[in-house]
Amino acid sequence: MAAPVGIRALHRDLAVGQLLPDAAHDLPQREVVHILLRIARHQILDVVEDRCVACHDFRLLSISPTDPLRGSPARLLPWRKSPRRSASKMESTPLDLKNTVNLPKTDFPMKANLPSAEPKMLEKWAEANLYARIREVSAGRPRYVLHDGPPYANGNIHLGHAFNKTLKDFIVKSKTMAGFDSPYVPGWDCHGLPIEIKVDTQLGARKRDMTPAQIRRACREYAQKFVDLQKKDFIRLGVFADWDRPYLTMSPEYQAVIARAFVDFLDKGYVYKGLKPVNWCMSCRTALAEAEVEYENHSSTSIWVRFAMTSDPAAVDPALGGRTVHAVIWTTTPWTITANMAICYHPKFEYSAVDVGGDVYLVASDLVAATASACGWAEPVTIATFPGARIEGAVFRHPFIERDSPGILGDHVTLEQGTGAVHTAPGHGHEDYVVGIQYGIDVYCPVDGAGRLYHVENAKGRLPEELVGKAVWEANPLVVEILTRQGALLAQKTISHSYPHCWRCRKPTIFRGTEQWFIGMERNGLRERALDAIRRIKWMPGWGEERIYNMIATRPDWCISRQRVWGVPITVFSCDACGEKLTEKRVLDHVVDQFAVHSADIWYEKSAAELLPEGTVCAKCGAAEFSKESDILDVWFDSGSSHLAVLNGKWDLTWPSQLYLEGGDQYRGWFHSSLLVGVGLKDGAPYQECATNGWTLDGEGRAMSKSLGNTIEPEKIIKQYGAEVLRLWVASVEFWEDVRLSDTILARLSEAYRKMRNTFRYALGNLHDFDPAADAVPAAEMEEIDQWILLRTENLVSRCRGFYSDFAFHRAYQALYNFATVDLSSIYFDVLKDRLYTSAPRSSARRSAQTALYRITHALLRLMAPVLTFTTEEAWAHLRKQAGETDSVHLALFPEPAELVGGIDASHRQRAANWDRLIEVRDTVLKSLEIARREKVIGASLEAKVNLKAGGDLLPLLEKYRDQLSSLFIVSQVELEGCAEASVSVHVHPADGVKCERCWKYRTSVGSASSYPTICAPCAAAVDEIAGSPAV
RNA sequence: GGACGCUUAGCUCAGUUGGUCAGAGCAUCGCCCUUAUAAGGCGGGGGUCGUCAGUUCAAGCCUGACAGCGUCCA
Repeated sequence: MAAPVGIRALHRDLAVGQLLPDAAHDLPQREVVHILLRIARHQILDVVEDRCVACHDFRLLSISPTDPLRGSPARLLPWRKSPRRSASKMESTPLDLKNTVNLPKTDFPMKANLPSAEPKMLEKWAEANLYARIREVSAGRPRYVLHDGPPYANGNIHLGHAFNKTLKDFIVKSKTMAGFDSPYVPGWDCHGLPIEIKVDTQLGARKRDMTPAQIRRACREYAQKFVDLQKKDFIRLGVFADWDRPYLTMSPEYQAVIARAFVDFLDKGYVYKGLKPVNWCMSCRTALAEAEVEYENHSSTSIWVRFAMTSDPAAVDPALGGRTVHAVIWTTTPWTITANMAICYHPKFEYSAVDVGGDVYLVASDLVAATASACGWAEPVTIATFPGARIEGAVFRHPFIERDSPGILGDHVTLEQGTGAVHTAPGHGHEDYVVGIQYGIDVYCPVDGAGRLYHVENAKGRLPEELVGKAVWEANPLVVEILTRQGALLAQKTISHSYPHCWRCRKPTIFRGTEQWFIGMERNGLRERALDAIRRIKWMPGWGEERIYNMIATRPDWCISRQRVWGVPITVFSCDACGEKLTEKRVLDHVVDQFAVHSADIWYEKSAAELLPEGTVCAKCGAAEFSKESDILDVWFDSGSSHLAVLNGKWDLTWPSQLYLEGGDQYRGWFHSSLLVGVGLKDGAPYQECATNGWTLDGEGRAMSKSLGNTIEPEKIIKQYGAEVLRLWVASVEFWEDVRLSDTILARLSEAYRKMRNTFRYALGNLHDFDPAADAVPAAEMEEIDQWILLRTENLVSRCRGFYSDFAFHRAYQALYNFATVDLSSIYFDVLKDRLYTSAPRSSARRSAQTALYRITHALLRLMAPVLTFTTEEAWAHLRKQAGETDSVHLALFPEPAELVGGIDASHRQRAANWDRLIEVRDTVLKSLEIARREKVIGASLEAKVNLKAGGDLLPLLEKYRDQLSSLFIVSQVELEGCAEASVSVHVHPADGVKCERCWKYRTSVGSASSYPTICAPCAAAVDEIAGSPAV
């Protein structure tokens, strides 16, 4: 025989493609099986069960790598039985006796096989129309509406989607089971640039010959395809929803709601058309939303330019009287010099006037050195210093355009780079625009949609002809050249910096003043009212309130127009004769009504005359010819209107909703736009509570991203572990924080799943012969430990109901999991085995245990149903129902704490408290047993006789329960002695008597019943009882 | 650069208003069992609560700074 090999050592030594070491043959079979499975789990192997060809008694297991390159199958050869201590030398009756032990029996399989079992369950639910049945049984209960934020109908679902949708499912299911009517209507966001771009590239050259209506049709098909795809994935997660009737922002009814919302905003006076610098992509020829801009590194020519002061320098500082003074600005976009309208200084910074070879330059004192170095000033001499505020009102001359550029003040000026004097072009920068408005400076923008410079009518000063028609990038070197020629260029340097790019074409964008439609934040007090509404919403987590408050408080007016095709048109006409906008609500409503029937495509298919009511004339000039506006609405306006489109009678929903739940990125997105639309049109927020889920990170805490390649696809998790394990992950984390997911975490959760499943299996297996209607024992007559566990369960139920109500799913998960592992598996189930297995089947002792098991299982399954949606349903089917009970756990309500403890009164509660102390003693005993085990006094705990020496108030307690201690400790005998100290000490000895072949306890009574020589007296009695009554 | 967050054992989480608060489960290591059996049980080790500095008789818990990570924005 080979040298003994530790099991762990064997595990370490065993590699795939290698025969098991000989030593393994001396190990108990189960251990080897266990090792193989662990290897299999870690190395992704197929495990094949087989019969041993030699002896048939033992299984021959083979494992083979899923990936054939990793080696040939390992084979486990037959091994011989390891010798064991046995009470009986007789071999005549083991099988007969075994039949008298009430072992668990159930069809609920140990192995879940989730990836293949779940789809079958989904089919069953679909056939049974479960969602509709839930609606039926919930009808009339208090409403709880979670309004679904529409994911964008583009691409496959990623982990973030799965996370969010699963959380929503937890909420809807738990609210439903808590007694609410909680319908859930899913939706999709279908319009917008990303889809239009995808379709653009798919269409390629063909697009040029297509009408907007045709392009829109292609976009619609594209969006629909992804709606269907994503829907399938969401359903696969086990999410219950009205999947047959989702809301789509591109449906005609919804499009009409969007357009009507715009008309309402217009009618209420929120909307204006204004010139404003917006992010502009010259290649796509469109304005871009903030979200459509990505910052990437870009190489730019930065220049230092001087502007001669034409006003009296002495007004700034007497020391400058009579000198030639210049402002010095620094910019990374030379072409914007063409639109320079002012030079901005910080009012509080100190500025220096430095003399450089006779010329005087005004530069922030802290930046003199850097500027001197950049401009090659050898020995700048400071002749005066003064605060920036002194420069306000000074006048400078544009270096090559006949235009003055005043000195102005602004807090946005920084000392990080440049000169402390900011070149200000209100047509090409947001801050420039804001400060320009304060000084009444024109939003001058000599750049067209394609990014080419042109002469603007009535502009002050004329662009140099050589620049006209040039794209801004072409203009850059020309401007540098002109500045050089004028002697205004002090220095230039190429720098690499973060610069906005179009998310579609990846090309650098510019800020460009353009005509756009806006919703004014100050109109009708929109901003103030929105801020007020925020204070009345419950935010989860609480800091969300501060976050969105700051955003709303500081956000600029909402630019709602986009120069694209795939979306809802801005339904405004303009008079061909006088240009007056036609904005009359009655007329526009007439147009919008047509959207509801024909979809907004009709805007592109029909002429203005066809769309307008007959006889429409311009209110200003009376002309009857009109043109349609060509812009469409921002997609955030679409999704922000979802509460108007969905929270209504069509879906039997009500406004406002109780809850919105989305990722934290939606503070600027959907939460934000929904709030503005709600406040603007319905004078209130469309949600009473707003919750956020965190971002999904990898195992190292890095954000999951395609570029990092650290994403985990939900599809892969489902295929490998099942959706249930993914759901368990969602339940296990604090969802409002950023959450991590890795293979390690999944493997651990899958273990946790197995533990819970086996808990159910144990209970179901031991209930196979129990009919709650006929066999239940009144709680008052139950064994005390059974009452104790029911009280523990009662506590669990009330805690978990609270956790669900607080959306603290992770606490529910932890509580349930700990309950399953500690209270049940480790304590109660372990102690119960002897009673369940060896008592006479119909004995009150056994029925008492079964009654408790039944109540616990019945409650646990319902309590876990929102999370373990598939498994609880599967187990529910194996649980015997009583009259009037539902066939689906999802139609049931959460257990009430009182259900568990019906029949248990205050005195029972008091006695149950004794068991908490007894279990503490048990812990002490178990430690002693472990020491004895190490010293080879015992192996199995039933081989032990425990001697307890106790004092204080513990002694009377132990004496009271003297008869039950051995079963609680799972030992064969317990001796009790008093002692002086108020503590307990434990001594472990080999048990008296011999091992009973039936119950495995060591008994001196073994053999006392002559007909059963190998079993103890209680077992003999039980066997007699079984023999005397028909088999169960 | 700004707004808002997060950081307690390898992992997921507990730690009420500062005073047995350094915990649970899993994982790990070791052992037992073979009547939940591709299960089950027991025990051991493991954290100066991100870092530093304050407030206090007393600080994971309060304050400030810093670091790392995250979302949004510039």
